[in-house]
Amino acid sequence: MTRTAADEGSMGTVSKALSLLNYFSRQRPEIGLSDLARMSGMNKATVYRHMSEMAAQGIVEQTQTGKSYRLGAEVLRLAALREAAVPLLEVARAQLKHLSDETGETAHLSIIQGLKLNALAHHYSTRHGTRVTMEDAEVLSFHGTASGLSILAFAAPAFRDQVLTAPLTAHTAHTETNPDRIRERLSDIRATGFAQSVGGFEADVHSIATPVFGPDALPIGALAVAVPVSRMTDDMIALCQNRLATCASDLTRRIGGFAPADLTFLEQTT
Amino acid sequence: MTRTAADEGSMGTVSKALSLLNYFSRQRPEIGLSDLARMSGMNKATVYRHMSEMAAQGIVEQTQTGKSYRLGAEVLRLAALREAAVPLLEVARAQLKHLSDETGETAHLSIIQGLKLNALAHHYSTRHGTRVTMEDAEVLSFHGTASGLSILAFAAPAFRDQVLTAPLTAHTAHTETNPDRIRERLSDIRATGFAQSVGGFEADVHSIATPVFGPDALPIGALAVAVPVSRMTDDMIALCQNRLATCASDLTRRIGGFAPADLTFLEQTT
DNA sequence: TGGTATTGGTTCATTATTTGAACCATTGGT
DNA sequence: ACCAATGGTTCAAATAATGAACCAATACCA
Repeated sequence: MTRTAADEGSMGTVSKALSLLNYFSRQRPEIGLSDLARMSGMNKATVYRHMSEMAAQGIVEQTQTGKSYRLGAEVLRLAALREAAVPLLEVARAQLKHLSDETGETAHLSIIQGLKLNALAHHYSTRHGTRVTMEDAEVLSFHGTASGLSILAFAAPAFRDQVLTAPLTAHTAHTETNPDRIRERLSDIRATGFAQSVGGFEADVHSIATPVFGPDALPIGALAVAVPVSRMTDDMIALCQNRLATCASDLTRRIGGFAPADLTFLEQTT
Repeated sequence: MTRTAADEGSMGTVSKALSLLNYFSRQRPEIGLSDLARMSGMNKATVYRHMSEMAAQGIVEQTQTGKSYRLGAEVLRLAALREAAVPLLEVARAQLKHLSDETGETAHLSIIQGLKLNALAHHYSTRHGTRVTMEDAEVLSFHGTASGLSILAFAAPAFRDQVLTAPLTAHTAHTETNPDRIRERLSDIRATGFAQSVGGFEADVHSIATPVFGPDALPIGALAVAVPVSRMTDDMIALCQNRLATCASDLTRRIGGFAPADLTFLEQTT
């Protein structure tokens, strides 16, 4: 019995239709009807109707060849509206610029969406010829990235368990996939406020991250600096942590969030 | 018999749910359950279920007070993905910067979504102390703005008729609301490629616009320059048209679109 | 303080909708 | 010329959406 990614059981029609959007990715920005039906495990006719309805609302649209579907222009309007209501990205982009300017490295922001972690914005520094490159709207793993680990460390236990009991894929040879050992690392991260990942998601990348908190003092995402391992030093680590602390606390504050009471470094920033 | 804005008849469940998103606006970024039910004319229970399902998918979310709904973070991811597939905004923002730098005035981009026209991006110039200000994600009218008129001029007749047979609201004392006189203006616009609007949408604003075309040689939106009437001169009009022509044709080309064959000015740009 | 109106949320029988197997018409490959 | 895909459509059977009434909790107002 084949069970599909989006567990179709006991979802309403609307959820099922919207869940089709999850199959669009940076790697696969356009999907044909039959493919989409196969991927989702839904009936072709059902997928057709769902996509037609979403197309009528502008959420998706069809390629000029009339064949495959892709995300529609309406999502741009919705995103602009969301930004107007909760100016997360606007504020974040400024912080990312600071962060990359001051560290000379790539800074990026990822936020939690459901049980996924999405890279949403980044900023490069021009100081060095080489840099870590990022793609927005990329799906990150919680266990394999500094951002994800920093979030898990401060997330609600239920959420943490949900993520860590699922199968953990190894992105590189250095990815830690043992849930128990990950839990140990989370304690350290809770103590310092920072997570580090050396080659855990992409080889030769050393990332340092710290969470951004929402109104309920739970993480909504994370700010991170990604440095080529060859360029990482102890001084650099200290610098990154210092700048991350100020930027993240600032971002948390400006989106109306609060850091948890037991996280101390946020106040002692100059 | 009260008929609601989104004509609920003969829409599928998915469309009805998604149509709820249309009630969110810059003026009203958060809406409570009862209000939303009233606005849409749907049953409260129905609205509740729709919103719950969309919330489960991250499309909307509830305010921390647990009361009203607003657009969710998922739309940001979708928008980033759309941008990756069709980098309209990325390309457009560069053009807007050129346009505002070269004219010293406010430049903006709007695109068609269904039967609405949405302002999606803008760029200010710092040359003058006063400038026309814009808000992204604002709904514009077709008949009252230069952008809208330029689009109507080159749109498919069916679309044009659909827009012009609907009631046309007057935004200012100078808004032309007579369909026949509007049609006359459209001929001129077709001849030159540019639309102008003096105080038609906002008083004291003189806008010049030209369409941006999609792959089917039909307009998908418009580029415009908005100038305070006090600063508008004949030379300025010439400059705006000149720069608009190059920027719009460039933008059209870079998003894989084509200008209609009978629009000549696009080729003669230097 | 007490009473009223409104809020978000829930229930359950009725009803209208979605659903899926089979079916076209076209396209693309070999 | 064939075969295997594709996007799209149909119609009876099955499932899901619907809406009036109903809560509990909060806001309001005198």
